[in-house]
Amino acid sequence: MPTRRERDALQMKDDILAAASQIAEQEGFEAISIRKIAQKIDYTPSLIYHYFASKEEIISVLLQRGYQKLTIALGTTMHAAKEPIAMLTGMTRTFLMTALTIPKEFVIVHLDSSAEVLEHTSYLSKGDMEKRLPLQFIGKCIIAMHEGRVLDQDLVELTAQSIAAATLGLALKLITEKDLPLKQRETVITYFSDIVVARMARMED
Amino acid sequence: MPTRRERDALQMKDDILAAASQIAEQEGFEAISIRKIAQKIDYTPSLIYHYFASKEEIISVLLQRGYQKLTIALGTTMHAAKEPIAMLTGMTRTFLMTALTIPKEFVIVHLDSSAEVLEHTSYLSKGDMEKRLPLQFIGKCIIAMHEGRVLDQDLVELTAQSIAAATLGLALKLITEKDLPLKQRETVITYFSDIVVARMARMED
Amino acid sequence: MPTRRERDALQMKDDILAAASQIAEQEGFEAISIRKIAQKIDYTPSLIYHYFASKEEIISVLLQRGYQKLTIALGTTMHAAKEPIAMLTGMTRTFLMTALTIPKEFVIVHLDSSAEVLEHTSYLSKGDMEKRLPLQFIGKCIIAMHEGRVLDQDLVELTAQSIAAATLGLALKLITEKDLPLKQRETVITYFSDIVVARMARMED
Amino acid sequence: MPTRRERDALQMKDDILAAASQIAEQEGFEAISIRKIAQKIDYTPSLIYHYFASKEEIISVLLQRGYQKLTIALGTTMHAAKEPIAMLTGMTRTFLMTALTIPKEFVIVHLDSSAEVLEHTSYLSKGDMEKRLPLQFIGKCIIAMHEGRVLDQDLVELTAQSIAAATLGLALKLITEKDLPLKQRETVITYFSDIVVARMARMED
DNA sequence: AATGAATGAGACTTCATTCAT
DNA sequence: AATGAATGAAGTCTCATTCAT
Repeated sequence: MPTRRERDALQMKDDILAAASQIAEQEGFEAISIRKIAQKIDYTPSLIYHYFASKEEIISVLLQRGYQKLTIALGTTMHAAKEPIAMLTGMTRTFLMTALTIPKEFVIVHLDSSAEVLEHTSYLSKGDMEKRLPLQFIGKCIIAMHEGRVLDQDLVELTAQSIAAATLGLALKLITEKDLPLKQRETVITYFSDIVVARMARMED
Repeated sequence: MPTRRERDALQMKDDILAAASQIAEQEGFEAISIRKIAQKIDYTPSLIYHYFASKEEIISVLLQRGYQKLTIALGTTMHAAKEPIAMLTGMTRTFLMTALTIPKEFVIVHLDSSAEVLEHTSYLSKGDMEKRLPLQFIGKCIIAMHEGRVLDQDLVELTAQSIAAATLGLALKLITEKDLPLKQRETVITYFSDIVVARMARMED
Repeated sequence: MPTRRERDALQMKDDILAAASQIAEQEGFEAISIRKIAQKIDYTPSLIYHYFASKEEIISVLLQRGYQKLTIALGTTMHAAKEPIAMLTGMTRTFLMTALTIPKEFVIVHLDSSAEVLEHTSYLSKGDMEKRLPLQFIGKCIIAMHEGRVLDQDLVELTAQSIAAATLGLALKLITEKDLPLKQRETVITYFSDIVVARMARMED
Repeated sequence: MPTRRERDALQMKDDILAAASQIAEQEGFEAISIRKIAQKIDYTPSLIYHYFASKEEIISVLLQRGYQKLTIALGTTMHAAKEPIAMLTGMTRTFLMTALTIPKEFVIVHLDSSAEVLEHTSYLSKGDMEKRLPLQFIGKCIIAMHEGRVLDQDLVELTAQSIAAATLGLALKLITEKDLPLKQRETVITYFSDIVVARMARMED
C-alpha cells in the first residue's frame, strides 16, 4: 500500500503521462515535448525530470501502456465464448473496439519498426504463431472449426497471420477515417467480425 | 511547352522534392527539414522559399505524388487479367508489391487523417464503391465470381471494403516488419493474394 | 573530544569531500556538482546543504586540504637529510612525487588566482621567503652550500624563488604529460632533482 | 583579397572569438558559453552557429590562436642574438613576456592533457628535442656554450627539457600571481632569464 | 535566381538551491 | 538528520522563416 507521498508521486507520473498522451492525440506523437507537457500540467519543465529520466522514458512508458491495454482487452475476450466461430468473432470485435479507444497509441505501436517494439508486435515470420498468443488463439479457433479434418499446420499459421493482418488493416482504416458515421462504422465492424473473418478462417480450398 | 526558365524552375522543384523524399526514406518523414533539403541539393535554405511557400507545401506535394504513384500502378494491373479471381489475385499482389516499393509514402498516405488526403483515400463510407476505382474493380470481380446469382449490392460493397482494408493491413504489416526474410515474405504474399482474398470474396454465406 | 553527533557530522562532511574529490579526479574539477556528490554518497542533494553552505564552500575546503597534504609531505622531508645538497634534492623529489600523487588538486591549488588561495601559495614577492617555509628551507640549503661566503640576501631569495617555480613547472609538466613512460619519468625527475636544482642553487656568478 | 562580404564574415568570426577570449580572461575558460558570447556581441545565440559549427570549434580555434601567438613570438627571438648565452636569455625573456600577454590561452594550452593538444606541446619524452624547435634551440645554445667539449647528447636533452619546464613554471607562477608588483615581476624575470637559466645550462658537473 | 545575415521560438537537459515536512 | 518537491536559470543546439542585397 503506497504511502501518501508515494501515491502523490504516482499521481504526478500519471498526470505527466496523461498530458503526454493528450498531446499525442491532438498533435501527433512526434509533437510531444517536455515543454508542452510541463505547460499542460502547469509545472516547470525541470520538474518532469524528477519523475522521468528523459523524454524517451516517457514515450516508452506510454507505448507500453498502449500495448498493455490492448493485450489485456484481448486476453479477456479470448475466454468469453465457447463456439470457435463466436470466439473469433468476439475477438475481432474487441480488437477493433479497443483500437478505436486508443487510436494514437494503437497506430504508434503497430507501425513502429524499431527492434524493441517489433519484439512484441511482429508475427509474420514462420513459426510466430507459437510466440503470439492472439495468433495461437486464432489458430485454435481455425482448427476447432475444422473438427475431424487434418490441417496443414503451416497453412493454419498463414491463415492466422492473414486474419491478424487483415483485422489490423481494418482497425487502422477505421482510425484513419475517424469521421465515418457511427452507424456505418458499426455496420462495417459487424460485417467484418461476423462474416469476413469466418470466411478467411474456412480452409476448404 | 515551358520556357527554359520555367523548365529550370520545374527541375528545381523536382530536385527539392526528391531530396525531401530521400530524407523521408532514410530518416523518417518527421525528419524532413528545410535545412537538410538545402544541404542535400547544395543550395541555401532561403532559395527553397523561392519555389515553395513553406515546408508544409513541400510535404503536401510529396504526399500527393506518393498517392499518384500508387493509383497509377494499381490502374495498370486492373486490366491485365481476364479471370475474375485471377484479376483479384493480380491486383492484390500488385498493391502489396507497390506498397513495398514506396513504403514511407505508402504509410504516410494511407494513415493521414487530414481531410485533404482523406478525400482521395477514404473508402469505408456507404456508397464509396462508386467513387473509388479499386473498390469498384473488386466489386466487379466479386460479382463475376458469382455469375448467375443475385448479390445484395450493399454486401458486395462491404465485402469489397473488407478486402481493401485487409490488403492494406497486410501491406502495412509487411512494411513494418521490414526485415522479414524474403522467402517468407513471398510465401505470405502469395498465400494471401491467391487464397485468402478469394475466400473473402466468396459470398456463399 | 567530539560528541557522537559531532563525529557523525564530521564523518558526513568527510564523505562529501571524498566524493567531491573523487569526481574531480575522474572527470575534472569543473565536473563537480552537488547532484553527483549526492548520488555518490547515496544521499539527497538537499542534505548536503546541512553540512555545507554551498558548492563553493565544498570546493574551497577541498582546495585547502590539497594544499595541506602537500605542505605536510614537504615538511616531513625537510628534516630527513643532513647535507644541504641532499636536502634540496630530497625535497625536490618529494615535491614532484607528491604532486603526481594528487595531480588534480595540485594543479588547482597552484594555479588558483583567488586571493584566498594565493594567501597560501604565492611566493614571488620580495620578502616572501620569510613567510613560506619551503622557500625558507631552500634558502637555508643555499646558504649552507656556500659555507663561509657572504651571500646577498636578496639574491638568495630570488634563487629560492626561481628554484621553487622551476620545480613547480616540472611538476605541472609531468602531470600534463601523464602518459610519459615511467622510466623516462624517473630519469627526468632524478636528473632534475639531483643535478639541475643543485646548479640553480650554486651562486658563484 | 576577400570581398566585402567575406571580410564582414571574417570580422564577425573575429568578434565572436574576441568575445570568447574576453570571457575566458575574466571568468576562466570553462565559463565560455554561447549565450555569454552572444550577449557580449549583442546578437542572438543562434547566429553564432552561422559562423561556427559548435562551441567546441570556437574553443579549438581559440586554443590554436594562443598556441600560434606563442610559437611565432618565440620563433622571432631565436635568431635575434649571436652569443649563445644571450640567445638563451632572450628566448627565456620572450617566452615569459608572451605568456603574460596571453595568460589564459597560455595556461590552457600548456596544461591541456588531451592527445590533440599534447601532440604540439609535449616535450619530456626521450628524443623529443628533435621534434620541438624551442628545445632544439636550447640544446644548440648549451652546446655552443661548451665549445670544444664533448657533451653527452642525452644529458643535453635532459638539460634542455629541464630548462623548458622550469621556464614554464615561472611563467605559470607569474600568471597566477597576477598582482605581483611590476617592479618585482621585472626583477624576477631578469634574474631568472639572465642568471638562473645560464646556471642550468652549464654542464660542468 | 541566389545568397548570407539575422531572428525568435523552441527542443532537451543539468544545475544549484530553497522549502515544507 | 533527512527527504522529495519544486523552481528558475542556464546550457547547447536546430529549426522555419524573413530580408536586404
